[in-house]
Amino acid sequence: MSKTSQQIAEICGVSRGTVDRALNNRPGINPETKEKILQVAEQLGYRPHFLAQSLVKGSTRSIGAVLFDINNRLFPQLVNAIETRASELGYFLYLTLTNKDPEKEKDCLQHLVDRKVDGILLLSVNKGEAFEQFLGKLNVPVVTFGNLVSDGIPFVWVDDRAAIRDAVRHLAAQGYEEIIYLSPPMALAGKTNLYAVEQRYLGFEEAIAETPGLLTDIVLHKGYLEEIDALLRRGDKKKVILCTSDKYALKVLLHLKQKEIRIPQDVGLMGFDNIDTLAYISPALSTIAYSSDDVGTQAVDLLVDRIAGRDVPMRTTIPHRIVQGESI
Amino acid sequence: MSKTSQQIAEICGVSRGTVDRALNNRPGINPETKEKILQVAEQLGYRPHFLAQSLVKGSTRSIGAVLFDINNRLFPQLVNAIETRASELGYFLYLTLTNKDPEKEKDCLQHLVDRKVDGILLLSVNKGEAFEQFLGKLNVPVVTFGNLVSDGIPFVWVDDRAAIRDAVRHLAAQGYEEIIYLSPPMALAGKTNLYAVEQRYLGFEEAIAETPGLLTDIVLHKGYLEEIDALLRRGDKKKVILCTSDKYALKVLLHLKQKEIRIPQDVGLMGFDNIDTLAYISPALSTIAYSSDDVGTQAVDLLVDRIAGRDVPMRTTIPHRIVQGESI
DNA sequence: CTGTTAGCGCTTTCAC
DNA sequence: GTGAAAGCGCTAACAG
Repeated sequence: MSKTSQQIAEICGVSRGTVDRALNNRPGINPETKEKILQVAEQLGYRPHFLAQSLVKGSTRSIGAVLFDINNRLFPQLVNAIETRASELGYFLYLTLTNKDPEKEKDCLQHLVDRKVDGILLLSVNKGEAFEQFLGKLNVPVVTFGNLVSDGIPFVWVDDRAAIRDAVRHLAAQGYEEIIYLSPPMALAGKTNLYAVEQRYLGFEEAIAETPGLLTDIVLHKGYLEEIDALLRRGDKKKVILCTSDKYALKVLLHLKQKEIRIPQDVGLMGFDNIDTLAYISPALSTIAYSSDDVGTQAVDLLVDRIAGRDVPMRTTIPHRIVQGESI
Repeated sequence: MSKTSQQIAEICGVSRGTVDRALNNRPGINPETKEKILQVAEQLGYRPHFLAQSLVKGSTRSIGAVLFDINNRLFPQLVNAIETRASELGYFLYLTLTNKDPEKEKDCLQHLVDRKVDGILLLSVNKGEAFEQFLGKLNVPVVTFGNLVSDGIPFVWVDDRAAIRDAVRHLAAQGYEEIIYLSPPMALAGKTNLYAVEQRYLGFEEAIAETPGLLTDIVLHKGYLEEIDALLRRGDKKKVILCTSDKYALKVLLHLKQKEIRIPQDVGLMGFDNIDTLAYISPALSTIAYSSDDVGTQAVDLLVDRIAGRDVPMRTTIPHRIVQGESI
């Protein structure tokens, strides 16, 4: 069915070596023979055999992405950015999804390595020394984002701590006297890699330490709607709910609307991520924005640098900014 | 670095042929030698070389997806379903994005074929005979969804025509007297593959033909918000805006809210797709729902059937249903 | 400038 | 039951 360099060689009455020189324009070939070979190849619709080529070259020009959490609204933007940049740089993308299963994540990594990908982009749920060793043994460049795995693996992300600190300062400056900090994923602390979530929490602790007068409530579990109801009934301070992701902020918003609690008159509300669903929400949600495109693009750039053997920074921080909506 | 079957052979003092028999448990090998070989392989951490294996077997157990329109909210669900099913069936997924560029789409297809994918999933912007021939020459199983390319290529999707007919009947039954049909993508008709969009329009024409009393306005261009404003000012029939996707319905909804036009008291609003953003919108948008998971899963199933040489139906229809929200 | 040769790592056929 | 040899399609080193 498909043509081989051998066939071209036969037609042109030369050897495969010569055909190879023509096709990959390497020196040491008569321009005329080269011309002829290229013509024949063209007309035969010759396409190099990727597997054979990769087998001998040891490079596949493909990268693997291992992601969890398709539900996160960042996903499409991230995947888009990754695929686009990879494609620009001549790489193909294997996409694998782990659904937050640590074992499946390891499986995906191993299988990608088996397929000889040149590098891997990883948004991990695994962590710890055993996992770091596992990654090391894979012997392939890895770049992480979202959740840090190791200080020795390049990591691209927002400075979550600083972002939350900024948010708290911003809320305090707006005259809020009590902050309800909402981060249900923290309930899984210790069970899975929650680096980003934990960093945000640390940022919150730091911020309240530097703002003595501020009252705080911390809600880190599934039954958060009930607890918020209870908290809102208590006291008469000017309150705001600070959510560590827009997803939860939106759930809270829906809940408050149903209870006819007004935002921001009765309570303020702030999210994190600036997911694009927000464009359709009213009141416009205040949130922390950053470019998920940048995360994806930079991660690919770093990975390709590593593949090429270049040194890359272990931390790449994507800038964030506070988006002032109508909800605070 | 990585171990080869040759190395195992040497260690065990046998030939590569025997090692192969052990590893791929084929008959004709002494159970004891087999046992030993497997042990050595295990302990060496032997992994078969994917490229070499594929080269000789002619199959890569990978499928390619060629998609446009990452912005469509269906994307995450679709990609999730595709990857999950492919992975269940032992296939890896190459993801390529075309950004609605017909040439890039062809590029992606060609490159995937070069990489010897076993089959391709295609959401196309291309259409027409030349493209069908192009696909034919690729000589690889293809399954399409979203936009039909050819009657000769398996296609998985909703029955858009019936869905819109159902919607119109439903609206008429609710007492609406005038329907504003909103489908801005139709402005590109002829320039790109708009099968789904066009089918919806045909469904609309069919439905109004069977419902004589109904007034209709058809809006098929970018300046739809202004036109809707104008239409709403005119006459005093009970009006509803039927949008061919939730995305536009949400833009309209936001616009109407800003103008303080009440939904559904002043005008009804209906979408199509039931994207998950709707969960956070009020009033709850009425829409047409179908399972994008099913689209992805079935498409993969069909593709794998085709790869295995089995016959598959040329049309697979995913059921739809009307979701009654609060917006009509 | 060009041909020959030897692999890349695996599968598969055919002898023994 | 096992080994030897050929071949998948390509690249690269070495002669000529």
